[in-house]
Amino acid sequence: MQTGALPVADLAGGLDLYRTLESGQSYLWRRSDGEMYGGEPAPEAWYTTVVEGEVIRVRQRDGRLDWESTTDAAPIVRRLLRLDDDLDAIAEAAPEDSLLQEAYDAHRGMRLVQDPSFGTLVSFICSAQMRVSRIHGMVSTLSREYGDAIAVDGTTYHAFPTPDQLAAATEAELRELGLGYRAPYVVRTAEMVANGEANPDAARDLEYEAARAYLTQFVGVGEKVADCILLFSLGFDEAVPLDTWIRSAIEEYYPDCDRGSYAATSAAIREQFGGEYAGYAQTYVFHHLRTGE
DNA sequence: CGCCAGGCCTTAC
DNA sequence: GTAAGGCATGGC
Repeated sequence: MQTGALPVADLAGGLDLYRTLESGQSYLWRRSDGEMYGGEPAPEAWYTTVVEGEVIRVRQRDGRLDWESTTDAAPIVRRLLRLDDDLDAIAEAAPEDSLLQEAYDAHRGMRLVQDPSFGTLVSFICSAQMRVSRIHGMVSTLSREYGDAIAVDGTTYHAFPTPDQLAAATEAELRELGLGYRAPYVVRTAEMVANGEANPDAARDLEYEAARAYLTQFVGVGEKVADCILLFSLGFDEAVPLDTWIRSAIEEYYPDCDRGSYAATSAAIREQFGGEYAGYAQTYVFHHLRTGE
């Protein structure tokens, strides 16, 4: 393992690794003690992921982000955790809005993630009508059952499966693993990517709403899941996924933004949340309301 | 026991 | 284009 440390104490807006990785944006990291979301914030815990065959572990301690990896992980960590985002500037540019300011103040240091697209695509197909801890459990199970096993220093890690690996699974197997009615969606979407029929990365080159429409061709991907993929993987910071928590926020705080259809309501709340970084605001409000913190 | 969880699909108008 | 109904599973 190579090791290193990134200084994060002086990053603009800081870093809160716990909130960044346990706020329901990414399901591709695992905490070393196996517990996530429910329990205590476990300061100084290690989180591990596998990206392009390389094991990457990170831990926040003493104003640094320590990393261990099978490769030089510094640039990868910087990209995955968006360490170059100026959180102070983003929070300051947000509208003068008591809910937004409250959410930003309560979770200072939480960053958006930029995860690999296929794992994000499948994670959020699994997310339909499911609690965040169970989504994470499903993604862990898929990695364990179908992903490459990588042994490093006596510990075995599992990559998220490739499209080919997941396309080789059957609906019955995935139902057996507890995916429920999402099982055929995952298999069919994996087949679409594996055979070249469509690729989530192709959405990067499109304008926002065209990109969202492109992603909805995948089985199990509606407008909400498409927005999550755009926001947490493909760099569309303006995407505002309309999940149950944001819908309740609209009902309570922004009733004028309810325009009936998903597209119209999403556009209205996107404007309400400041446009360019509306997705950042959405993620803070989601976490603020969901955790009650 | 019933209700709910980062919704989507199919069908009917 | 919009509105209903069905759908797996586990935690509370």
